[in-house]
Amino acid sequence: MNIFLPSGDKLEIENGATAFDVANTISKGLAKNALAAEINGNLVDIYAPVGDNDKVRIITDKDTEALEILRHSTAHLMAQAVQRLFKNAKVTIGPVIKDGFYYDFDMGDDKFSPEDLEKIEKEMAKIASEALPCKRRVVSIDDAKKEFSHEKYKIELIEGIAEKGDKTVSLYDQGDFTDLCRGPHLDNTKRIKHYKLLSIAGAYWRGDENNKMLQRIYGTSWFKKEELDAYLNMLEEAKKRDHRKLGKQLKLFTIEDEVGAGFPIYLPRGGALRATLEEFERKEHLKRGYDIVYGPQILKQDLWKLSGHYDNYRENMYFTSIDDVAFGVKPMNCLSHMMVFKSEIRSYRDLPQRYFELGTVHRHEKSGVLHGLMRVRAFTQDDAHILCTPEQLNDEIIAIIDFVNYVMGIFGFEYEIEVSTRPEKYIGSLENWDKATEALFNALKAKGLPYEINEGDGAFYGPKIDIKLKDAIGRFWQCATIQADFNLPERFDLNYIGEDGQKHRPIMLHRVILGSVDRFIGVLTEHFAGNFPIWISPVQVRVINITDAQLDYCKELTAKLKAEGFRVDTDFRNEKIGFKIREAQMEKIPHMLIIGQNEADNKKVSVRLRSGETKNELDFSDYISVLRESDQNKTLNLWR
RNA sequence: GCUGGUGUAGCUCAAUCGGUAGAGCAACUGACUUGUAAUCAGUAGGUUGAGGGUUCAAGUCCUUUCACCAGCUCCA
Repeated sequence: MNIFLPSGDKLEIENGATAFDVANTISKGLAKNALAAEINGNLVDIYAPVGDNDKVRIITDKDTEALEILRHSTAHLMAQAVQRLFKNAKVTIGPVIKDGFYYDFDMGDDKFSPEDLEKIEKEMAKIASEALPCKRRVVSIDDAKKEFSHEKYKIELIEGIAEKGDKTVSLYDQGDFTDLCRGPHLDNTKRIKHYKLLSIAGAYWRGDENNKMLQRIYGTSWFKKEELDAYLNMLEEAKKRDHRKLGKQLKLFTIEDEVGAGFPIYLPRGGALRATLEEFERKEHLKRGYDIVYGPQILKQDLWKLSGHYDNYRENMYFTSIDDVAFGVKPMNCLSHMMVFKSEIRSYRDLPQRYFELGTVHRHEKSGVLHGLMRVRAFTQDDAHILCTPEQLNDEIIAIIDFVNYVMGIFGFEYEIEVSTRPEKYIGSLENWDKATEALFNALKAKGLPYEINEGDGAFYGPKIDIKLKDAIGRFWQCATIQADFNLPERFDLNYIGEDGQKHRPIMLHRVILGSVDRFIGVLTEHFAGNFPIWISPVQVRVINITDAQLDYCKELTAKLKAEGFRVDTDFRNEKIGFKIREAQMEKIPHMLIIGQNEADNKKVSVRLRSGETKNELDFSDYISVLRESDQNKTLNLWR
C-alpha cells in the first residue's frame, strides 16, 4: 500500500504497517526519535496502524505536539506514582496546560504535603526506570465501566463519553496502572526524564465550586535537562519581577492590615508614577474629543435597581444608608455618566457624547482572589462612556481600538483580544444583544485583528471586547475592554432628537483603555521589572555630589530641573560616590547626575545612566533637551 | 468563599527536643570629604499577626480569628 508524507512524496509500505514502520522506512534515525504520528490530521501513538493512502507525519521532539504528548504521559506517570504511594487516591483528570500539566486526585481525608512531592518524584523516577511500555486498548463502554468500578470519577467521565454517542473508549496501560485517555502517549515510561513537580493546590471537580474540592498537583516536563533548567530559571526570574516585591522595594505602594485587605495606599514614588500616567490619559482623551466629568462615590440604591446592578451585581457591591435612605457605593462609573447625558436635551448634532472619568470604584471581591495591585477591592478605572447613534457605532468602536493600540504601543505591550458574548445572567432583549455583538465583531474584522471568542463571559448589560496583557510569568490580565450596550440607555430612557424631529435611543459604549489604573501599574512594574521608562519613572533624575564643595552648584541644577517640571531628587549625604551610585542603581533611577569639582568649575554635568553607561561633561542645556525629548516622545530608551 | 501552606525588628532571614528571642541591611550618633554598584566605629530597635488555652515554662503544642502566598471558583 501507499502512504503520503508531508512533503507530498508517496511511500510504499507493507500492509498492516504502523507509523513506527513508516519512520523506520524513512530512516533509522527518524525511527529512533519518533514519538508519535499524525495520520490524516489526527495525533496517534507511534505504534498506531496506518492505512492505504493515509497522510502520515512522524512527530519527534522537535515538534510542538511532542511536548504536549510528553507532558500528558508525565501526568500519567505521576498518577501511577501517586496510586502506588497512596492506596486510597482516586484519579480524576490530568490534562496538559501551558508549560506543563496537572492531575487532580480525590484523596479522601488525606492531603498531600509539600514533602510528598519529592516522594512522588522519586517514585516517578522508579517507574520511568522500569521502562514500562504504554499500550493503547479500545474497549466497549460497558467493559470500561467494569474495569473502573472502583474509580467513581472515571465512571462519570465514561458515562459522559457514552452520552455523546461513542460506543467505545480508549484505555492506556502501563504496568500496574491503567487510565482512561484519548491519547496519544509516548510508547514507554523510560522516555520521561526531565520533569519537576511544582505545587499542590485545591481544585473543584469539573471546576464547579459546588463540587468536591480535589487535590491538584502541578508539574512540568521537558525533553532536555537544559530546557527544564531554563524553565525553572525563568520562574525564578519572574518571581523577581513580581510587582508586589518590586512595589515594596521601590516604595511604590503598600497594603496594610490596619487599613484592610485589597485597599492599596500609594506611597510618594507610586503616587508620582500614577499621577504621570493619569495626566497622560487626560491629555490623550481631550485630544480625542472626550469630555472630563466627575460623579459621586455613592448613589441611591433605587438608581442601582433601575440600572440592573442591584439585581445582577449586588454580591459585589457595598451598601450604606443616609438618613434612612439606602445608597450603594459605586462598583462602576456608568450611572453618573448616564445622568450627564440626561442633564440636557440632546440633538443628533451633539452626538457622539464622550464622557471620561478617572473613576474610583469599590467591589467586594472574594478574599481569596486579592493579589497585590492586580486584584483589589478599590481601584480607579480610566473609564468612559460614549453615547452615539447607530450609524456612528462602528467608527466609535474602531476609534477606541486605535486608541488602545496607540497606548499599548507606547509601552511595548503584547496583548490578546477576546470577544465575550452573552452570559447566563443578562438584561435586555436578545435582538439588542445580537446587534451589539455584531457591532463588536464588525469593528474587529474591519481592523483585521485576530481574536478569540469567550462564550458567555460578557457583562450582564452587554457583550465586550477584552484586551489582555501578558505579565512576567506569562499570565494574562484583562486591562482594556470595550462593551456595547443597548440596554442601559433604554432603562434610563435616554433620548436624542433626530433629524426627523423625533426622539431616538442612543447606543452606549462602555470602555476603558488601561482598565484599572492600579492593575495597569502592577502589569507595568512586572513588564519593565521596575526599570520604568524615563517619562513615567517616579524619580527621573538624582543629583549626586562628590564632596560638599559642589553643594551650591548641585542645588542650582536641582532647582533648574524642578522648574522645568522634572521629577528630581538629591543625594548630598556624606558618603562615597560608589555607595550613592549603588543606592540609586538599586532604586532603578534612570539618570544620575554625578557632580564633582570638574563639573562645578566648568558648569557641566556628567550623567550615569541606569544601564551603567556614562555621558561625561555635557552642557546642561544639552542635557535638559535630552530629558525633554524623553518626556515628549515617551521613549523607552534611557538616552535620546 | 474553598483547599493547602506561611506569619519573628522598617527589610531579608536565624532560633536543635517546649527551657535567656538573634544576625545582616536600614535607622540614629560620631569620625572620615570621598570620581562611577557597599568607609569605619558605636547606639537603639520585639507583648514573635491578634485573642484564648495546655504547661513549672510557649516563637515552638492546641484552638479561634486576621492577613499573606499558591491554586480553584469569580473578575478590571
